[in-house]
Amino acid sequence: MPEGPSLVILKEQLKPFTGRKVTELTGNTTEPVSELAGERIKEIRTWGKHLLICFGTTTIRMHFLLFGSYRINERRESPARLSLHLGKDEINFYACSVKLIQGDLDEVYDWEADVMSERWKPRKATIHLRDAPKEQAADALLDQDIFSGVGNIIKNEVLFRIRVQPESRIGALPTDRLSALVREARKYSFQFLEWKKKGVLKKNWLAHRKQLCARCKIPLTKKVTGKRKRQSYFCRNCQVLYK
DNA sequence: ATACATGTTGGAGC
DNA sequence: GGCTCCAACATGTA
Repeated sequence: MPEGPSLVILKEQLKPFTGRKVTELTGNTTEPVSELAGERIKEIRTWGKHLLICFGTTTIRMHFLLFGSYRINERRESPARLSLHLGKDEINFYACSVKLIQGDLDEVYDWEADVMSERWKPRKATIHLRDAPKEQAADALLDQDIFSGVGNIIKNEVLFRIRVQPESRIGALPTDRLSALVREARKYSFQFLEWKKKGVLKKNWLAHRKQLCARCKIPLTKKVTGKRKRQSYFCRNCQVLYK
């Protein structure tokens, strides 16, 4: 569930509830969500991996972390973290992080950093990257302040596609690889969205959790990389290490 | 079936 | 202050 494109799908699913009154809020969240009872959903937005359910001045921010899930007009066995009751409809969230945000979201979020946003600004990402020359490429792609919405799958697939080894230093990348990294982060995220909608995401993975390189067929290397300590899958033959 | 994993946060320790 | 490490959270999949 967690990466940016999946949140876009969820946003689309929740859009029909815009304008609806939330009659009751229940669940085991410790946030004081019941104060929102009686308010109408003004807008459903996302920022990277954040789902934003906007009311008047308050917004519910949901983050699905690793195990979060949701059901619309259905329930799971486990207790809901948050349930929004809208008359006879209900939206249930499980095992996710809930936070209430007060005030203007523009003060909280840099929309230009969200790879799924129409306001995504590749030049801004490039500028951020130039400020972090010692960062490993794998870490940079997972930086939510630069590539909001990019997760470990997108990271591995992007690096495979642009033929850059995950431990490459940003400052050592040739200009065309740096721009390819920024461009592909967005391009593959939208490809992810299309494949996810069609239910064919996994079968289109070229590197993530794969055994063999999709190009040269040699065994892929699986290695925990970078300060973020996430699993990388890469081809030691076709992906270049820039040091 | 045991371990790992689409992720983040807060606190400890240095 | 800033960095890294660790635990915690809680569930589907291999």
